[in-house]
Amino acid sequence: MAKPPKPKRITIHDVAKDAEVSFSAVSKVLRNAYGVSDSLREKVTASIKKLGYTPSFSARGISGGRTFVIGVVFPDMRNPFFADILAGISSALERTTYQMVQGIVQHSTEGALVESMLGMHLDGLIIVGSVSTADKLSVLAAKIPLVAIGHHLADVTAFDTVNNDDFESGRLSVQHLVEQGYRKIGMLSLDTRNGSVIDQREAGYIAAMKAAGLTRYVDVVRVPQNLRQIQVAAGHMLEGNGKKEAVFCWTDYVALEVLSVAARARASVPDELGVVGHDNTLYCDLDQNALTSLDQSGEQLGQQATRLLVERIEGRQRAEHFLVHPRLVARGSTARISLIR
Amino acid sequence: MAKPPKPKRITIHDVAKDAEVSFSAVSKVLRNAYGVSDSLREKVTASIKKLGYTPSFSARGISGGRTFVIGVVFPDMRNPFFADILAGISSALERTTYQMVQGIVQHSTEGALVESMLGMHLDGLIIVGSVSTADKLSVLAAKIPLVAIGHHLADVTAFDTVNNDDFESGRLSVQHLVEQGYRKIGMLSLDTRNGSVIDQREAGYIAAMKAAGLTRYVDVVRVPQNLRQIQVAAGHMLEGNGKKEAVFCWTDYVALEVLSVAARARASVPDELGVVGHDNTLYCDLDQNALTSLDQSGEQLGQQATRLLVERIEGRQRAEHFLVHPRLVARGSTARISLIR
DNA sequence: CTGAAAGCGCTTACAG
DNA sequence: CTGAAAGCGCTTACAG
Repeated sequence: MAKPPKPKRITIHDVAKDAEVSFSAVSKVLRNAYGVSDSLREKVTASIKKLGYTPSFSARGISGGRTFVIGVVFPDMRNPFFADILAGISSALERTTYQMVQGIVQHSTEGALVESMLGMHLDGLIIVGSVSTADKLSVLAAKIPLVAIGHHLADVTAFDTVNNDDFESGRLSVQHLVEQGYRKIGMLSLDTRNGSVIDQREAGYIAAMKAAGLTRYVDVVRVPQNLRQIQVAAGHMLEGNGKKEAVFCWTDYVALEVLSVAARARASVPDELGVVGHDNTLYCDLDQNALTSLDQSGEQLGQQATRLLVERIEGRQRAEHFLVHPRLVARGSTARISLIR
Repeated sequence: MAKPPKPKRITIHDVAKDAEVSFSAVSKVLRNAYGVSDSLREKVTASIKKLGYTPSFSARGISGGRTFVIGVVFPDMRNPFFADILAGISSALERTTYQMVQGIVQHSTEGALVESMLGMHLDGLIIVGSVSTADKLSVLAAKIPLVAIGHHLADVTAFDTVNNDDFESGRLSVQHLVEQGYRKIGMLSLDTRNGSVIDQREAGYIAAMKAAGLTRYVDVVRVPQNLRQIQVAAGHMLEGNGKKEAVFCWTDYVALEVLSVAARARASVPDELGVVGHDNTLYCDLDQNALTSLDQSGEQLGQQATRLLVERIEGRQRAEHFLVHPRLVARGSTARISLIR
């Protein structure tokens, strides 16, 4: 157990000595501050590379400068759709000097997670699918540059948002189902309101039903994220006087459960029941599912959010709100008329 | 755009003033250092609560003390099994003063991610499904307390490991399939070796095949994590002279692809083909899959890893290696004989 | 354009 | 058991 000889960290001073300049000159090069001659910059850059220097995150944090690390907060890890968002953020970050750490909401509340990330002096935060109110997020945004993904708040001025056009998602779903000959179309929605993503989908669904002259069939069933309750609700859609011809589900996993309940009940999909999911996750493509779903391009959401966040960190004050257009990917679960396979 | 009046941070000095003690006394209470009287501790604790003080992560990092933050590195975000591990870590952490940040390997290499986390002065690292060699991990372990999940290295002394008994996984799969009357049992494995998790599963499969007198049917097909290639390999198992009666897949997602290919080929599961997955992810339970799978209790893996890491941070030097026992969860995909539904 | 000084909020020895 | 001093590696004004 001989103690290692303590691998002395390479600091800004070492670089300065090697480059034969003052250590504050090095700091300036690092921060891309102005007032640095090209020759100075070259010398310093060469020494940094030569010595393999990396700035200390902690030192930067404590002295009030940027840490060049941003945080990304996810509501959970189970929806593979979030991996797409992460991929988008990650690829957008590659072109910058920023790095990222992730936080995933588990037992603890979103607030506690965010609080602990605030303590780390990150330069900015991307929050995905937040359940906080706009007011709470605005308070947060006063402390740290913030971009929310999946939180429709066009009138918010304290932070940026990036969203799928969820109204359009609802509309496209109904339109497609109607084209396929379904009429009694229900929606399996979520009972927790979070920044109106779900509201928008519901609104789009309702508007499209009305436009199609199907107002009398409008039925939004709101269920919590609980397996048992999803199954019960799905069961109700298969029989009794609430029986549907098709169901639009707020997320793929719920749609897969509907398929499961239908399989158990020996109800044939798509003939007896059409099913549409949301997010176009990788399970949709499996033949046993062949689930029609809405693709909201997580990658694009992530990329745009990153772009906006970096702009904000670097000074932009005015809020921007970016909207991504969803695309319906038709598969067997709604192929009642056409020959889609 | 009036600048906010800069919300001065509450520091250890403020606490000291409020509690009427020296500021180093506060530091000691914070670090649970010895040489603190009960009355001192009480006064300080009261002031901390009263002022809502939280220690600065950066200041702790820079002054060489603990930051009380650990890092968790995941190879990707798509396998829902990782969420179970995270839940285990998270729940174990609740009983401690440590927090965590996550890093998920995306475009960047595992090495780059770990490097950037090292720069953050974290107190320890849990690395899940690492693709690094034992040597590289040992080098890393010299810099930071380390626990590896999913990296079988019983003779490693520089860090701890927590693993599922993957040999047993392979054995249980074969044993179950044989009981169900399958004989020509193939294995769909992964072509990238990472710390022998897959090796162990293969070894268990082979050993059990031999023990069952099925040596002549042993067939391990190694495929990369690429959809197209998985499908092709699955196709080969359904027809031709390599035709199998059952397939043991190294992970659920591959097994779901096998079910998909079988569905497309109108091969009936479980009669014509038995399928076993691994990880018992939430999709196994869906009726359209009804996938028999091995449960390696991600939650337990996460909890044990956390326990070991905290022990290590707090001084343990001797390596420990913890093994979790897998459990086969039988479902319809292998229900050829029995009445399992 | 370049450099020396002060300070960020802690921890770690070291004195009392 | 308690306290004053030095220092961690940077950034931010401020002088030259």
